[in-house]
Formats: sequence, C-alpha cells, structure tokens
Amino acid sequence: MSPRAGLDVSSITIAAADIANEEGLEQVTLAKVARKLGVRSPSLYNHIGGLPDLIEKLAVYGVEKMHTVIKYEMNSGHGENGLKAVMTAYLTFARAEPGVYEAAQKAPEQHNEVWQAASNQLVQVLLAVVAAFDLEEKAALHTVRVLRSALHGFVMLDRAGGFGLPLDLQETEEVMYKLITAGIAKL
Amino acid sequence: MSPRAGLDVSSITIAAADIANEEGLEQVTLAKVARKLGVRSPSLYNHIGGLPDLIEKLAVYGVEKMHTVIKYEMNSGHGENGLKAVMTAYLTFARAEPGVYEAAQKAPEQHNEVWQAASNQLVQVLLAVVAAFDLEEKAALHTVRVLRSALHGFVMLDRAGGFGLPLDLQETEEVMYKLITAGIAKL
DNA sequence: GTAGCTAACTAATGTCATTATTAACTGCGT
DNA sequence: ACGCAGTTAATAATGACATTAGTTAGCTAC
Repeated sequence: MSPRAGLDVSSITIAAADIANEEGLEQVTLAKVARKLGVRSPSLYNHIGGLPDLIEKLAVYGVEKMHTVIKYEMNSGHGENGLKAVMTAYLTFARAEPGVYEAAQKAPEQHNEVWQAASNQLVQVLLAVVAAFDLEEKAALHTVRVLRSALHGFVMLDRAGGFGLPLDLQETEEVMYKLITAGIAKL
Repeated sequence: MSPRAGLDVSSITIAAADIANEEGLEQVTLAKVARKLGVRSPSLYNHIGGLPDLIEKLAVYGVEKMHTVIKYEMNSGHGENGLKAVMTAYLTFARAEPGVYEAAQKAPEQHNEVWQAASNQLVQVLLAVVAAFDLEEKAALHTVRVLRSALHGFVMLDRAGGFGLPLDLQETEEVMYKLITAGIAKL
C-alpha cells in the first residue's frame, strides 16, 4: 500500500468531493482525504498545492459539473420554457451534491482563469433561458443575477435550516417559479 | 493586565463580531478573540462554552440586530410600500456587517430557542411587508421565503465575487426590486 | 542494469481548540 | 481589619490539523 499508491489530481478531487457531500465542505481536510485514499497527508503535496488549492480544484469541478447538468436539462425538450427546467436542475444538483455545490459558489481568492471561464459558461446557459423573455442585453444580465440570487439563496437557507416553519418546500419552489416568471415578464 | 481583565460575554461577542466583519466569519478563532482582548484563550472558557458556542452567540446577536435595524427602517415613514425600504435595509446591513450577517444566517446545530425566536421575529417583519399585497397566509409565507432567498443569494453571490461581470450592482438591486414587486402582485 | 525522475514516506514546526489544574483577585460577612 | 467562598485568569498538557524539509524507494528510459 505504501509506495506508488497511484494518486493523481483527479482521484484526490473526487475523494474531496465525497467528503464534502457527506460531511460538508468545511469538513474537507487533507488528513481526511489522505485517510480515505490510504495515504499520509504530506503525500498529497506531490499532486496539489495544499488545502486551498484543493478546494479551488473542487470549485472548478463543481462549476463544470453544474454547467453540464443544467445545460443538458435545458436542451432536453423543454423548448419554449426552459426556465422551469433550469431552475429544477439547479436545485436538484444542489441537493444531490451539497458539498460540491457549496465549493462551486466560492470564487477563488486569486482570480482563477479556469473557474472564471467555467462560471461564465454557466451564466451563458441562464442567459439563453432568460433571452426567451426578450429583454435588452443589460436587463437580461441583471435578470440572470436576480435568478441566480433567488436560486442560491433558496438552496442556502434551506440547507442551513433557515426556513424554520413546517411549510412545504415544493410549494415554495412553485411560488418562486411563478413569481420570477411573472416578474421577468413585467420588466 | 493579567488577573481580572474584565471579560464578559458581551465584550467577547463584540470582539468576535469585529473579527468576523473585518476578516470573515471563518477567521473567528478563540486565539484571535483572546489576543484582541489581551487575554489567553483558555480564559474565554469562563464566559463561553467554546468556539461553537461563541459563533452561536454571534448568530443571535446578528439576527437581533438585523431585526432591530430592518424593523426600524420599515416603520420610518415608508408606509404604503415598505418592501423597498426593507430590501434596502437588509442589503445595507449585510454590507455594513458582513461577518455578523454571515453568522446570523447559520442556524445553530442543536435547536437554539433564542436564535429561533429572534429569527421568527425577523420573518414577522417581512411578513408584515408582504401582507400589503394581500395574499392568503400560506402564499404570504412562501413569498417571504422567496424574498429572503433572493436577498440572501444576492448578498452571498456579490460577496463571493460571483457576479463576475462589471455590471452596476445598484441597477441589479433595482431590477430585483421591480421583478419581485411585479412577481408578488401577480401571484 | 543503472541514472534520474517521481511519488510516497518520516520527522518536525506551528497553529488551533480544548481540558484540567492552579493561583490570584473580589466582595461579603464577621 | 480579616478571612472565606466564589470567580476569573493563568499555565500546562493533549490532540487535530496544515505545511515544509529531507529521505527513500519504485518506475522508466536508455
């Protein structure tokens, strides 16, 4: 088990993703990742730059995965109104991979080209959906920001247990969808 | 300086709030708080139960402060349409005290009565504002969730640098306000 | 097969939270 | 004035973590 365990950046990132999804992003430590891979933590430094670097890789991994999933869902038939499909896909991903989702939202400190690019791709998908409402470009960009805000905030408050009351979440999703759709139409 | 430094829960919480606002919530450590107060970290245990307990106290402090500020703003003349006043107050608070705001959103693990109560008070204020649109009770509660989601998500994405593009934030706020107002009216 | 690269190791340092224990101060009653 | 009880801060110690440096051992190309 000891020498040549066969580590690489990808397996380390996946291990980190698993821990993040199971225990939360803040529980991702090099010690745990190493333990999971049957290796001592300093060995990880042969492949990654340290914990912040690993979290950054996880963020890129997450944004790219989100982009893939959401884009796929958008193109899956829901032609005329992709908005609901995209919103649902967004929320589904955030629930399925909570830790990875969380990582994906944290913009790296030093501007990371790769993360930025992946993030922009995701925005493009949302922009395509909003375009159906025929707004001017600037208004569409603002609208995408509002849409992202609502989705992200919903995920966060839900996850944090911020919605104290025993009120059906699915219904809230429905209200959010209706409110946003009507709101955009009125811009 | 050594014996009887005059610590108490309040001064410790304020010190933690300062660090959270200046360096971020995750930078709040007992070591830093103690250093700031001119004391060794174990001394803090005479007043608080540990780091998680301190963060919890910070959360309660934050929710209560938010409630006070937002309620005050709502009652300050903007009678007929308090929604904009409340939204603005929310965003202003989140910008002015980023660390405290962040703490306020984290529901404590073991259900904390005090936090829950303070949090409910805040929801009541938002509910009062939404009530102006004359919805049934359940719809109003869902709407408050959506409103909170949008505000919280906006704050988070903005803070995380998630809005990559150089697009005026004030305008986005404006769009968010219009979109939500129109959206609620259409429910 | 061996030279050199790479990947994993051990050892060591420093930061942190936390617990147990001890010493010093404060206020109170006498 | 004096001492006692409760409180507050201290030191000492433990254990988890990230990170760096230096070392060893496997792999690969010649």
